[in-house]
Amino acid sequence: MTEKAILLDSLRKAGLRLTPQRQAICELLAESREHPTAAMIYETLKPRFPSLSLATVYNTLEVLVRLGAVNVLGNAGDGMAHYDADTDPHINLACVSCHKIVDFPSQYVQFLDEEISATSGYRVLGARVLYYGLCPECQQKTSIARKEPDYDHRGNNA
Amino acid sequence: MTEKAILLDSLRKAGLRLTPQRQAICELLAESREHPTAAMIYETLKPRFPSLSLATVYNTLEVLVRLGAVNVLGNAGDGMAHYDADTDPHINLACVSCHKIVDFPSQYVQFLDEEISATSGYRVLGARVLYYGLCPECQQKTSIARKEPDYDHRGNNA
DNA sequence: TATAAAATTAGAATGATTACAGGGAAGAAG
DNA sequence: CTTCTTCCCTGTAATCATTCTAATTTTATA
Repeated sequence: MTEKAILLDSLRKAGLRLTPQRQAICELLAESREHPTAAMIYETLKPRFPSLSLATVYNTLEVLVRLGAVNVLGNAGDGMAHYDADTDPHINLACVSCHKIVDFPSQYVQFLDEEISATSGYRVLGARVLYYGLCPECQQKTSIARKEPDYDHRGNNA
Repeated sequence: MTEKAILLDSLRKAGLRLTPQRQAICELLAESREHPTAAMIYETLKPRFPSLSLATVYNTLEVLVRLGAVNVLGNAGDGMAHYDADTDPHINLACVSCHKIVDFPSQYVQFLDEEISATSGYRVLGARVLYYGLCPECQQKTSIARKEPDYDHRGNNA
């Protein structure tokens, strides 16, 4: 089952309607490796859905998060929440300077997941495994330019 | 070295002044197992420092995060960023219903940390290892009351 | 004590996210 | 194909955690 199909299916199973907007948002989430923000999704889809509202994007994301189909990574130094439709155990590496987020696979996360589900007593809905720091490129840039990496705490944050 | 001493030391090493406010914030962060928000820190310290400003709390937290002495966990469903002065590898379990965050020790996080530092090429400044879901108590509550768990995405988030 | 640099403070500004209200579309049933 | 019900979308207003700013106070140093 493709990632998109998984997202659509979780909506269907929850008895929610598969509107064109929701389908487009799911598709974008599934196919993007960008860990998009609500604003990025909105801007990307706006040409195809001129009447699209930011509120719809937020609503859909909220639903998907609540269903456990999408994880909220929180802000990556840009004051906006990033979303990840890949709920397989993996790590996200965020650069606090250029705000990019990349995936980093590790077998240990798999074990972690199983350990928590098995022994914590929590009903796990999602995870936020995010390491933040300076990516290789920005380490070079900042060591040359002596520019401070910026980091804010919104989010919110979060 | 106590956790408080570690925090104060990282300020000192960075050439920053150890003002009474900063010392109090460090002490609270070090001794609390609550993963406090800026607002919680402010409220707790206000009686002892009647002139304390929220801006000071945010400034100090920002400095400590930038120095890698404190991690930002992001919001736990309450729209505010939570902070964690325990930078030893461990997992945070957040309940999206009661907004409490508890620690969960696991040897795998240790391995994870080492793997990332060794092979990712990133200069790691901090981590946000947060699983969210329903804690045992809230699972009971919600299964009785059928009350939806709430979760928002602010960020900020986080 | 005088001086300069760094911190603190109060309050205003910012901006991502949420709440709200009215209008539309989708499905069920006849 | 209509009606009914329910859910969804949209635009806008409101919220509120966080950041910014300018002025004042504290600190370190000599």
